[in-house]
Amino acid sequence: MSQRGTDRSGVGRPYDSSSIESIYEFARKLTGKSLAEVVYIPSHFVNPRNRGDLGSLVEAFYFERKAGSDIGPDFSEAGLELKTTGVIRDKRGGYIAKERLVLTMINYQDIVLEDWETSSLLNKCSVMLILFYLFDSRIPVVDRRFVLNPLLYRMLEEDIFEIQRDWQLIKNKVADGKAHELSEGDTFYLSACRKGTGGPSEKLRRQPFSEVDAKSRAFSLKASYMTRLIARSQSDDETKIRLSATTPLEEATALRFSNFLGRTVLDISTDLSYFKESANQKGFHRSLALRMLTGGSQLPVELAKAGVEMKTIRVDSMGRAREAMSFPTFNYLRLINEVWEESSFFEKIERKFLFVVYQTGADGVERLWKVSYWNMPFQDRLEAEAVWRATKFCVLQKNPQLPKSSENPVAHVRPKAKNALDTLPTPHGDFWVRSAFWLNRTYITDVLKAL
DNA sequence: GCATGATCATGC
DNA sequence: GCATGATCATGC
Repeated sequence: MSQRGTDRSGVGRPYDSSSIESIYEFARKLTGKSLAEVVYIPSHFVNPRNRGDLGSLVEAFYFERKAGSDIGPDFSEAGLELKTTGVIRDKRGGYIAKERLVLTMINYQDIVLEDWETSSLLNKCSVMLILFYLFDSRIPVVDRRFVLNPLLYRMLEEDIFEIQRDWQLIKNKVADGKAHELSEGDTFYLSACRKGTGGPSEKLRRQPFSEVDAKSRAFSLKASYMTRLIARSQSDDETKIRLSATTPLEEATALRFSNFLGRTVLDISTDLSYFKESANQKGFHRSLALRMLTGGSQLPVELAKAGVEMKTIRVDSMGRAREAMSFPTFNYLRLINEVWEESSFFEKIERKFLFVVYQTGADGVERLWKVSYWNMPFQDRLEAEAVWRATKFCVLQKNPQLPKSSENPVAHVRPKAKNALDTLPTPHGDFWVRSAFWLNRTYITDVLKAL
């Protein structure tokens, strides 16, 4: 075990340094920002030539960690190595790796004695938190923006076969007394890249099985490999909220929102650089919630898989819902042929809901109030069923007086259309305005009170 | 003040 | 082009 990070002053840190999830969530707050925007960096740490090790600065000033030895991962308690690396834009506007990701120096004397499983490479880099900043040589490193969500990379889970082979090949070459012949082209994903002073002043290193000195090298993940990781993190992973398959979804969800609970909408909006563009941007609070949850605009893949119905609810200072909750419009012709348990309304209210609740306080300021999963109790589903049956009856009887919210504690039916001319056919040959099932405003209020 | 009617912005 | 989630608007 390495003994770095022995500073016990971490008690007041805004994250738990023994938890990968907590470190990840904290790192995520950097997304969209530069280091200097988030913490004060004394000017003598800012290299005038726009060079320097951004990773060390992030570790010291953002994570408030002292840099220690090079043995073992940066966050030894969590077994997590922190990396920062540059990305640039390709012709299509996507992101690609600017260069290889250097992992750790290759010690020619030691590697020949190591096994893969206990290697110094795995010890240090088996789990890495990689932060991607947009490279621009004109900008000081502390002002470069972290443009992507951090990536949690687990070496043992990804491409392990190739990477272990690559490691073995490098080891074998050293064991054959050919450290001086190492080349990046020897391997596929993991390579032995040049590291250290180049040119005439370079100090070469001894190797164990040859008298020929070799250039110093480090393990690295090739730039092409990094570009693939970036591409992947841009697609599916962008909307993932879990780092580990065994984290309960409730926990992962709560963790994502924990940064924002109790804060004002304006504050959150500023933090996420996402602003309401027009006064009647009806989806704003939902979009904001999705950004808090995933950073993007899509429902997290895990919640999508679970069929979770995310709903934003806005309440007044008394905790009363401002509006009823709508569901998709229904088709009159289809409704009369449905049975309740196969109806689209049933299918919706059977789901697990994720409520994201904003409250406007007595001071008139709106804040993220609470976030909670919920599903409709059985008794209430019976009420919803009654409304559905009454609706079906009305359609069959050609009675356009569809169930009102005053007639049932849980649900009602109401228009939901482009305008009054936006109609659908009924079995009697006439056309009624397109309508939907809604959960009553008062019902939503009661549900929230019981959460 | 609330229920009900009527949209509207958004994203696929 | 259209369904959907969300909100606006009106009238009792």
